[in-house]
Amino acid sequence: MSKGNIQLTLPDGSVREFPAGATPLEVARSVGERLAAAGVAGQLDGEIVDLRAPIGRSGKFRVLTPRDSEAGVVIRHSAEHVLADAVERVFPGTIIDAGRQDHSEKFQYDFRVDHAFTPEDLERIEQEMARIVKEGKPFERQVVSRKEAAEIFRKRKEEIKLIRLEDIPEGEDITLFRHGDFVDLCRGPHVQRTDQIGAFKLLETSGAYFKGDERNEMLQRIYGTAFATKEELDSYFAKIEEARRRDHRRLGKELDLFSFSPLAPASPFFHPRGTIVYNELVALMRELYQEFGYEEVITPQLFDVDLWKRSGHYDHYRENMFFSDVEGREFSMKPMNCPGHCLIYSTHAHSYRELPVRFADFGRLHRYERSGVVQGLTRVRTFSIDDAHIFCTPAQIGQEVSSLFELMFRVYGIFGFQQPAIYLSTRPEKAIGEEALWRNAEAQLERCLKERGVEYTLNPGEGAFYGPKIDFVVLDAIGREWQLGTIQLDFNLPDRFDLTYVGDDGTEQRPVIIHRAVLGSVERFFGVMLEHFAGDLPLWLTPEQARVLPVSDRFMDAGRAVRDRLVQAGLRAELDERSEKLGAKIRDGELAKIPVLLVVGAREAESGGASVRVRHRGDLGTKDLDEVIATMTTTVHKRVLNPWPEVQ
RNA sequence: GCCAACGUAGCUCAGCCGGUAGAGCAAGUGAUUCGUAAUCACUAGGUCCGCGGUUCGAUUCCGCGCGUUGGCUCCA
Repeated sequence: MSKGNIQLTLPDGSVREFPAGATPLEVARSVGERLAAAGVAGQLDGEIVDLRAPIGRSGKFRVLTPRDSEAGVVIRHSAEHVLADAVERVFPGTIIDAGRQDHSEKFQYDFRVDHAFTPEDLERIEQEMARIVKEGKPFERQVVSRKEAAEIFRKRKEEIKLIRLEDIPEGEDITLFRHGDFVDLCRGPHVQRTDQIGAFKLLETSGAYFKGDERNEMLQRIYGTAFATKEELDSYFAKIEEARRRDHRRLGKELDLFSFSPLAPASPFFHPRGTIVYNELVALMRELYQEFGYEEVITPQLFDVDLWKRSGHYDHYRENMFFSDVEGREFSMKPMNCPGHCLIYSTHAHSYRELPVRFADFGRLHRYERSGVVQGLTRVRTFSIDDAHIFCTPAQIGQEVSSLFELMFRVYGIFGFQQPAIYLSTRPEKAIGEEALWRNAEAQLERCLKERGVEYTLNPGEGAFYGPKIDFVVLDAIGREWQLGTIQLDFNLPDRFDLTYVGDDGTEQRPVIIHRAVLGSVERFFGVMLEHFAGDLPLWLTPEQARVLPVSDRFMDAGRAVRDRLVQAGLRAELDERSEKLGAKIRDGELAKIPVLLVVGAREAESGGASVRVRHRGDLGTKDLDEVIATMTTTVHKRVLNPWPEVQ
């Protein structure tokens, strides 16, 4: 390789040499004019680069065209600029801030305008964008000095850009991208021409704090999405529609599981059916607690604030707590169970021989959440957690965390969640306890993760105020992420409550507390699980496991006998006593997502069986009642996902 | 908390430019006695979220409050 040249390995495996500073566009041209014309960006060792940005080093290189899925990022990023351009044209005098593309398939741009964007405005802006796209204006990349950039934005009266310019660290290249008369401070990469933005749509407007800080002014944000093709755009909306179909708030109402009242904002009411589901979730955890050595406790709802002062919640969590004054004494609803468990622990002396002590608690918690943040079951003001606190010796942390991993994977497997992603969160700014304690706790968790050989991602500064944590994030049936389980190490609370145990040398030692939850909030899990299953709950969890449908009133007694036998076998079965035709009963049973419908008519009344119709499977024919009961009870007890497995 | 939209029968929704409301489903009653996703008829059901204001008159326009939704910020 001659001096000053770079070597690029192309997708076909060939290696070509180019002068350093050659642009991806030039590389593309050397492959073929058609590739060069179709290209939207380059990719060097996985990193997406602008077609006009000089390549500074050797590596694996390819040209991205609209057919590559990675092209979407570039297209959306370019659509941002077109959006800003269109807004400036439709609303002259608008001060633009900056665009961004979040990790989803949306892009956004923030504006300072004196009037609020309406849906009609969005339509006008969209039309203007369509015009700009159609014009096929080339994007131009330009590297400028700080002074030049400042000059340009000053002239354009883009005051926010000047602030953004100052935020660019000294020594970094300042690049501008232009298309037509529009110019923006931007790193890129961008498509070559605006008409490479194949399909786009503006979605919604919202307020957004400047630089994401609520002390700053609020700008107006417009969200949109863009893809290379109309088909991709359509499938984006299909995905949104699917999520809407699964929305737990809609399902909760349709299946009569829970509701909300304005008289108790953000506080769910679980109806009889929802309560069955809720209790099954709790029962699952109770069953596993037996196996994993937990002891359940029940603790008070309301505590003197002295408790919270002692635990540190009063100083660090007060803005999330509900208070009440009684007899001139200040009380607070508990937002967490841990201090109560510390009080139980300290009711008697402990020996190292009895540790670990594991207190489980499904106690109801109340946390004040700002009115704008609450949402369905996933963000509420009262909930319970499958909460437990493990009091152990420092030496036991490893084995406890290890056993927790086993518990977590067991539970998530029961629901068919994918292998969870794991995050390690470290000391936040607002934390209690000495730096050294924190470092020790973080190191211990890290060691546990390494010893297990699990992959994890570091989340610096995201820990709880009392200790670092490991979070478990699962993917649901349509690929969305949900944070469920958590393991939090706490060296602070034992200190604050002066908890001790007697070590094998007879001296007083300080235990460690591990806060942990598997489902997390039962309410949130309920919502997540409901969406994951799209309302089709597994047999063990569903409120009505079977519904008996007499073909006509004449077979009501036969139907009742079938229902009674199922109920005696411990199944949740009901009888459709309405004087409806079979078709209507089946339709209503299906709409209620009942897994097993049992039809009873002349034939069945004769033989004593029932005709079995399984959801998503259809009519399985007449079966003996003993077989129906055996299949169903086994499926329930084993918590099998499939409501009617052929082979048990 | 902040920005915006929305709030009409149990549910889903219609209701133009201000003249006190309508559909489908659900519910009730009656008829029908039916074999794998909707039988027919009739009946009842409304502080049009609440409170103020403008107006001869407000579900409709304006203000405030409450709630919900989508974002921002925050979070189990």
